[in-house]
Amino acid sequence: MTQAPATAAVKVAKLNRVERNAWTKRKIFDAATKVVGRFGYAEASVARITEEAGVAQGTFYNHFENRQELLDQLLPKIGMDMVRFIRDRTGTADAARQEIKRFGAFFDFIREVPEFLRILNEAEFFAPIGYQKHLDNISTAYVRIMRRARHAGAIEDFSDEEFEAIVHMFMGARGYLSRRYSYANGAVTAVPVHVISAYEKLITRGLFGPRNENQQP
Amino acid sequence: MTQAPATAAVKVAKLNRVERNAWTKRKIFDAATKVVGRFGYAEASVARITEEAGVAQGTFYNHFENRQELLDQLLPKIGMDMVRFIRDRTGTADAARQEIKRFGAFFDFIREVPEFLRILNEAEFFAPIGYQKHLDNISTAYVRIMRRARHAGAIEDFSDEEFEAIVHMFMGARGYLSRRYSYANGAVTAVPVHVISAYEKLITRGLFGPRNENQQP
Amino acid sequence: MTQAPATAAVKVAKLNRVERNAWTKRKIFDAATKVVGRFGYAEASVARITEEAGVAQGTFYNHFENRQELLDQLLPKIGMDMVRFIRDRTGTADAARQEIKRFGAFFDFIREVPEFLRILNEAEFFAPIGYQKHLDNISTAYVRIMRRARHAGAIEDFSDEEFEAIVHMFMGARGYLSRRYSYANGAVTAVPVHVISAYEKLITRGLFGPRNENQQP
Amino acid sequence: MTQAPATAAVKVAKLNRVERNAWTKRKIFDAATKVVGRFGYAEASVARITEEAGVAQGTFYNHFENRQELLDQLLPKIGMDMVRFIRDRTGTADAARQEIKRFGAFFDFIREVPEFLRILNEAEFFAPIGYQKHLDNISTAYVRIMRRARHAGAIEDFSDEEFEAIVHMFMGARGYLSRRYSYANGAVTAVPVHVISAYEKLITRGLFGPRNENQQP
DNA sequence: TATGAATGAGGCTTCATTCAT
DNA sequence: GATGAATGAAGCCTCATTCAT
Repeated sequence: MTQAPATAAVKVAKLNRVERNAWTKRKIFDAATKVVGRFGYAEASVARITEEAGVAQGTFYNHFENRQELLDQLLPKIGMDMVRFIRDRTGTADAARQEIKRFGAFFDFIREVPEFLRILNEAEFFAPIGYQKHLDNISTAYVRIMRRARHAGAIEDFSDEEFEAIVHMFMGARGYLSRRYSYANGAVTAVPVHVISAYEKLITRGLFGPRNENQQP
Repeated sequence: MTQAPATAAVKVAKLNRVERNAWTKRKIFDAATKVVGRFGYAEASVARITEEAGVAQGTFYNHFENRQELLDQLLPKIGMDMVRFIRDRTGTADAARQEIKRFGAFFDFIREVPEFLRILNEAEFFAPIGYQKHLDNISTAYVRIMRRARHAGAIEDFSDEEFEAIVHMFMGARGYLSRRYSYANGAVTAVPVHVISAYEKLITRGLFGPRNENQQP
Repeated sequence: MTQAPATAAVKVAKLNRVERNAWTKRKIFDAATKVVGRFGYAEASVARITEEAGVAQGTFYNHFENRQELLDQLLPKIGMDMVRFIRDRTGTADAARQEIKRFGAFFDFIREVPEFLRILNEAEFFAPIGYQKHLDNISTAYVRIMRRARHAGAIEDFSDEEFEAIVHMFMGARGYLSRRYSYANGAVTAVPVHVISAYEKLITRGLFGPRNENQQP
Repeated sequence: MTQAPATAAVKVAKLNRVERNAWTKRKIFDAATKVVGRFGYAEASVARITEEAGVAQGTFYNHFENRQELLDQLLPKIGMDMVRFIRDRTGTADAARQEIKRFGAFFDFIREVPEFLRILNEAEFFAPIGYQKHLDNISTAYVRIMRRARHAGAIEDFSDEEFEAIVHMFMGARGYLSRRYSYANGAVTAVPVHVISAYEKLITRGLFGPRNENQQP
């Protein structure tokens, strides 16, 4: 989805210098995506990446300062693909229903881009800069959505700071669930319905539901 | 808390062969806990661990098959310490209140055993076997608690499978929150109150609250 | 002094092909002088030199066979600048006084062209061909001076071969002294007076002084 | 001379752990001496040194922190061998004669330990720490000798500071001469007599000779 | 002639593991 | 059981040089 990978058949012969340059960088980037998705960051040596890309090891350093720089670009890039993907299928229903849609779309995206899961999960330790960038991207967008829902009356009683915490909980929850349920023996599979339903209940009542009567002040 | 470290003053001279053996193994284990807590799994080389333990590198392999085996034992061990710690301060209030207590106790434990955070967070990628073991330990215990709450009428409308999903969401949320809020510049700090309050609202309404009226069938 | 660097404002637009060619070569040469002077031969990569010169790496090989060829041209070129510089301020005093002047002028030159010191000192190992060329240039000129002094009666009792040895001693002494005294914390500074006076005594007595009476036959 | 190289036939089997350790370190050290002597510091890669020593590359790092550390030990070590060598053949003649002896012994040492020349000459740029250490060793000892000669009345009219400068001139002169005359096509040869005689005249008159009458005040 | 991406050999260093003492 | 030196594979990166445009 999102973009045709650089490795698709392309008339290479026709490219000028600038294009060839971009094309090579793209080859390396795509190769890294594949390699990290398959083996994890730790096993994503420059040798492996360049071999997958079909270029010499030295070529790598014409396009990236060092190995880490590339690794740190991986997640933000794919993360933005994900944001677009989810946005495209959120629809216009009420806020609660939209959030459920988003939750589902997240898991759909994982199936579309199976590399994403590892790239996301391991990033915290192997690509911390990219991870932080991604987190900022996501949580900013997410908090904005929540504030709109609050403004529209769909959410009561949560402050902005609490939104931020909630967003982190959601991201954490998704991560855990995806790891637990989506990795069936290597391949990525659909998330069971009971996971969706559990999330739905928790969210609709907990976030979008009415203020709890018997809650202490 | 939990257990006196092996490095406490002990009459080494008086130990018999079996005890000396256990004592050495314990020294290595404790050293690994410290090293991983401070530097992470990736930097926890056998050389560093044995140096911290004050034994020779070769000694390591008299007690552990290989490096990975030790790393995989770290989390399950400390994880059980955590379970005990949390259980001890859960109290006997109503189910919802207990869950809030547990949430708080989790963050208290992190402050008591600062190594825990890294050992837990990185385990998924550096000690996957130990991580799985830990997850099983925790989720089993957690689901049992929820089932009891349901049986006592505090939770309605969640199936066993949904409980398992909920538990993963909780664990994921805690993990994210701890990473986001507990690591202030290296030291481990308290979690802000708005995080607690957001969690409380989400849980009490979402999990322990009444069935939502206007929810679709 | 010596020559205007190529980077001075020049009407590039007006140059014909031959001139443009020479101009580019000169830019590279000057850049190499700067780079070697600042970082030493070892750090003077083609990439660094061409960057300093503001041309592409490939351009380098249109003007020099390879990196070494350029490096080997550096010292002989600046060395000749030095010879002219020293000759210009030697004056017409008696031979001994002239030699002292030369000694001082050497250190003056170092201050005028601060790159010279590194280019000279490291050349022996990084640009041996250029070094040899420089040595030949210098010692030929120097020996000629001595022979003239002997012919004028200012020096007694030294053969031509001994002159050559003496010249090498002088060059070695200057090199050592310049390294020891001229490089004060990075910048090039003046040589202390006691160095000058020591040299003066050694030379005036040893070389230009009378034959020693109590010397064995 | 000096010490039997580690590679001499030795009953390796009989060595205990400590001795084996020292023996291995010595093998590496000696190999480095040979390699640097033959190819220079720049070509003295760890791979080459360990191959020459007959050990694995990793072994190197059990004995030296890194490549540079070893390189910086080379010169001071051999330099001290040289000092002993020269001292042993200086004799008890008068100060001037002793200095001539020292000059000759220096060149004898070069013939005994042909690696010395390159190790010394290149050290300034490739092993600056070792070079400085060596310089300090030598000049301290040398200045002490001169002060004794002055005290004994053999030298007049030189201050301590001037001695230091003189010593540097001597060292520089020897270096230059050795490079010029001792390296005949790769092999190390004897220094021609005219070099010795030139030095002798310069020194006996310049340093040990009487105060020059017609010298300006 | 100028360009600058591509190449690939080679350098230094780390580290889990083995094994003789 | 304890020791710690030895091993060698593997990783990251640099850089002179080539060559198609």
